[in-house]
Amino acid sequence: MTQPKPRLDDKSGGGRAIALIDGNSFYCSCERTFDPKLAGLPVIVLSNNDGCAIARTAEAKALGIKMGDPYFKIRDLCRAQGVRVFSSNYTLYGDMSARTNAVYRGFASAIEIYSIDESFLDLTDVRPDRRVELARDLRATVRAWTGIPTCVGIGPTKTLAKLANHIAKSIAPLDGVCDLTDPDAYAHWLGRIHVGEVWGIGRASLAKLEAMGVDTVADLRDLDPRPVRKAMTVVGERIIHELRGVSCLPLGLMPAQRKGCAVTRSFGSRVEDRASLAQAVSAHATRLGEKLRREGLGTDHVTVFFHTSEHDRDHPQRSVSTVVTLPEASNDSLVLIKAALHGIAKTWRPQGDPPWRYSKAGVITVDLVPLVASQRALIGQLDREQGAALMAALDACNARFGRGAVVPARVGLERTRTGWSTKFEMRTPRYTTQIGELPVAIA
DNA sequence: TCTGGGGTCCTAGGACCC
DNA sequence: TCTGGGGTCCTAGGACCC
Repeated sequence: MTQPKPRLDDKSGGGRAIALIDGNSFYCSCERTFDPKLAGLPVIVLSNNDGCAIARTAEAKALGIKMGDPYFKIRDLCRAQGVRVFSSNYTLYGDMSARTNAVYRGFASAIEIYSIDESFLDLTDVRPDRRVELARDLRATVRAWTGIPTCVGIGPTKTLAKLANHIAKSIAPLDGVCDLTDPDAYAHWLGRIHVGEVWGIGRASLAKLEAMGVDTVADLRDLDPRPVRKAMTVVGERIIHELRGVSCLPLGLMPAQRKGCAVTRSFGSRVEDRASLAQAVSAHATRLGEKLRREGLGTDHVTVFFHTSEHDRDHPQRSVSTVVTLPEASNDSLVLIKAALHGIAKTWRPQGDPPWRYSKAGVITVDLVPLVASQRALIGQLDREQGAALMAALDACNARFGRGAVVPARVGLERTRTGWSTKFEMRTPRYTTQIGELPVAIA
């Protein structure tokens, strides 16, 4: 990656303008889109396995519910305060995300989809005095077409756009838009925002910066980059340049090829028997195969892991992680399942008394490679072709009838009874992607 | 006392993000 | 009873090589 040479005297940003738009309490807003009665009520969405709160509306935040709060600790509060609680419905959120991005594309020459609820828009060709107006129009359009409320931050660099977005979200009179390409706004806000809000400053860096006497974003911007690089690596130095308006993080218009892929889940309840563990990792390996096939990638090493929970203080702890090498790179679910089961076979230990109570398992790959048939050995070609045809048929069935309609026998049909499968006890319908779950309107 | 001097590659672990 | 999942990037240090 070539980076522009930082010019430290350049505080204007040279005319570049990047917007960061994100959905407010995105998952909660998706739920609200399909149930207008949720408007004005506290709403939270839980992580996988109904474990923790990962999205909260303003009303829920006002009740003191924190990001990552375990649900079992706030359940009574939620009942008492009438908080509406949902399991996560990633199928719905993914589809709503695609809809918001379709709207964004109508407003900007180029966009980078950064996460499920955030995108960067290139507004460089929008006149400086028209940017806020455009942002307001964008917000209104997204709201009208998808139901999702958003905030927009604009800045000469990505880091400043992120910061502007934070300001837009937290300062009510700004009405959801903040433009730090405006020199007055830039001069006004940086000295008033805590340095911990800067993108890329986490707990560890914050502690170091506070020890250096840094309090506001402006304090960090005005630091000598060299000692900061010593303490926080090149990442810290880059942040300083970005805060000065010198771009170090280019817009990534093309989605990069992923480097690794993982499928990991906590069990719905603790697992002590080998059969359940084998079934769980088989299901994870199946899902891994689906993800890899969708992107034309393969792998020749699979890491299989399982472990007990550190929260089970009164029980023995065990953590296992083992790498299984495949004969050649593959994305065939049956090959991946075989590898995962081999990983279990290598590492399983008979239970004693007290037993190990396993809480989570998964399969992980790194070093993904594009899977191109012509580059592969002729030996085994027939097996591979048959395997590929089988996987294509399986993917087609699952695309048509819903994921899990057809699964390898090893994954089993009794998943809900065996206790390992993930809990989603409060999940809403997949309104936009399953014909049988369409919302019903009565006129 | 002095003990060669670079390179590259890989891995583990830290930090951070949503 | 009950505590998420999936990524990226960076660095230090060891192995190995000539």
